[in-house]
Amino acid sequence: MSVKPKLETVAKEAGVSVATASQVMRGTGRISEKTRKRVLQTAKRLNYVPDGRAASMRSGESREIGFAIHQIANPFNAEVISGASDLLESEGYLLSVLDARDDAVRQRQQLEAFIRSSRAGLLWVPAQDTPRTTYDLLATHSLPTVTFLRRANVDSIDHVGIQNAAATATATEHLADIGHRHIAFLGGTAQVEVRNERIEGYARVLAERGLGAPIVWDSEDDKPSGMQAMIDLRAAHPEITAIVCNGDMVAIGASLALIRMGLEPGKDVSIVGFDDIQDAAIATPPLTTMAISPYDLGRKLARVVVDRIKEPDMPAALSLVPARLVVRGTTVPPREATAPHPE
Amino acid sequence: MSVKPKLETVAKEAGVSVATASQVMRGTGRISEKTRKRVLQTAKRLNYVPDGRAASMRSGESREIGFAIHQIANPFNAEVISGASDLLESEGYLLSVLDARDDAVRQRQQLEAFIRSSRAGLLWVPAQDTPRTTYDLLATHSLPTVTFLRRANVDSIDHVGIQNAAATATATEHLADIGHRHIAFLGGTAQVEVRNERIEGYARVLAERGLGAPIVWDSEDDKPSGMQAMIDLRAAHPEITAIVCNGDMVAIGASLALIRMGLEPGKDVSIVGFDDIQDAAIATPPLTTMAISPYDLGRKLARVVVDRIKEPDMPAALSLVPARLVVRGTTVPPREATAPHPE
DNA sequence: TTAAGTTGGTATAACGTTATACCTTACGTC
DNA sequence: GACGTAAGGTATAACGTTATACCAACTTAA
Repeated sequence: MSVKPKLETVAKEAGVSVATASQVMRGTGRISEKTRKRVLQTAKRLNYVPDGRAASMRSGESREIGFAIHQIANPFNAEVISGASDLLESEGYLLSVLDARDDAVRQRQQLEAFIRSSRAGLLWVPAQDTPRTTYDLLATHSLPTVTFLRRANVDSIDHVGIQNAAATATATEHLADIGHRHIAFLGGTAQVEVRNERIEGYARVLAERGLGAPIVWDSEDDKPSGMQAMIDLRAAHPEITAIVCNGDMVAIGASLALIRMGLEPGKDVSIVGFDDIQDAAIATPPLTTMAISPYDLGRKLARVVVDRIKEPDMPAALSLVPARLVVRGTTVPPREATAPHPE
Repeated sequence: MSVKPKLETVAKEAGVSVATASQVMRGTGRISEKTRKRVLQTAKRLNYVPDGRAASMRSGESREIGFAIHQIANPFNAEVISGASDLLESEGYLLSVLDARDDAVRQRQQLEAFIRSSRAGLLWVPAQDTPRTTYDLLATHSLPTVTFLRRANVDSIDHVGIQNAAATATATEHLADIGHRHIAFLGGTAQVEVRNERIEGYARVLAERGLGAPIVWDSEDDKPSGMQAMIDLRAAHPEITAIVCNGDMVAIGASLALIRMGLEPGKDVSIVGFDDIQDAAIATPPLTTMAISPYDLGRKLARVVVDRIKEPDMPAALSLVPARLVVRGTTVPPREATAPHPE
């Protein structure tokens, strides 16, 4: 009760060898029912918990998965974690999450920490400017790894992501279909791959429909930043009647800003968000958005890493899940719109 | 480059003994500058990362802290994690987070997992019905542990929490001061300690001011639940003109519900939230709330566990941080209020 | 010239498991 | 009564580090 027991203690108390006790604990080998009971009871009585370090070192196995994600505080990410955590638990793994902050140096340290503690696998949102050496590190240690959202610039790594270009294309088409002619893209900051893909889908539809040059405006992914960005964007481009957003937080921020400015989201400026976070449905007005189920995405992600651990030699898989347009209250035809017509 | 290197490989390549290589890697012992450089370069060239399991097992030390929290997806919790993570990083520790879901069985498994992997310390929000055996488990393994928010029913464990009763008392006084006579408490579900404390502060002020019996209404801690609860509460007690909430999510939900019902939050029913999450300031109307800085709370929590690891024999500390009343737009005198007067 | 450091290293035994090979004893079979 | 085999267990060597004790070769001091 008072000192941390090891297997040796349990074995001695139960009157068997350490090897036998070990076999009982793990349910392997041929052990009589009588001995089994006795060992298990002693273990329970002493509050014995096996030392995972020793076990893992000897057996070469581990039941811990690491997830290095750039921002736990983002509700979308939090749901992803929840989904991944659930699936992994049902497969007997444990997920531990690290808050990585989109910083390549910090990220490197955290990946090293995962390697040091010999995780069975890794879920990972690569930082924007991940250097090649980081990929080399992972390759050297042959750690089953799945990238999430941001694709590694290495083909040999499994990836789970979103059909970004297709999603923003859908969003832009929706806005064009209901009559908008001046559509901007709002959100994200640097030229990261995800954002580029989203801008690409948006710009492609603009080009296809002859709606002029793309207008892209930066913003951090939270509501206050979205508010400020909306104000600035409108000052710079008053002709805009619709915006496609890089995320729901920004979109809701933009919507709030319009209200503060005495305008009506939807009627004055239509807005399409991205993600469909919980707030989207209950915002005023409810947000039209490209919906993804972050929980399911998390499960998918976990599924991929579990498969990879089981079959290390399968070719790397690329899973891109589609987003679904959910029309709510922030997209309506522009005030001056005639009947919606192409060109 | 292709196979996972161990210290032995590095030592052999650098032409030194394993012991020497080990000393170089950790900066201990007396090693000449020349050898040091040589070993470090070889290590870097081979992408060597020490095996933390072996190191920790031999040295008896660990640089990993575990955090078992009931709901990562809650923005307040997410900020706490962020603060704890930052402080621990600056002290050379790594924080890994587990999504525990307020389930005693699941919690037990997760704590065992932390013990198995020999974390240096534990941050922990105990589940509602944590059995005594779980405390025994922790005591047996003498794992430096700090409870957060919910206090363990054991005095020997460090605790970091919030001055709950004082906070809701302040909130209730504020509402009474501006003239409210029918004040309800909304949010939380079971009789957990935190909620009981909050109800106690609320009820105490009601009694002191002769404002009748407490009215307590349940709700899950998210916006949709808050909306529904507000609707139900108002149907059951139409006389109520003010509510003290168990959390901002519920408070914002309640506020949204009032708007849907054609009422005006603040004017028709005053609302005080709890936490001051990011959304509180930008909600319409902005939410009056009892503010706590979750980030600082996280730092505090981490500080306590680090101190405990350094000084295992100090008496257990109880740190309760105060909440601060932030008056925004959801608290105004009731419509029919005469001049605010006591009794 | 010798005793007493100092410098720079090495050999070896742990840490707590698990995998493997091996050893009894009992029992049935021809 | 010799032999095969099954049941139930044990002894022992890893796994990759680090702590400890030790050693050889110089340097310094008296």
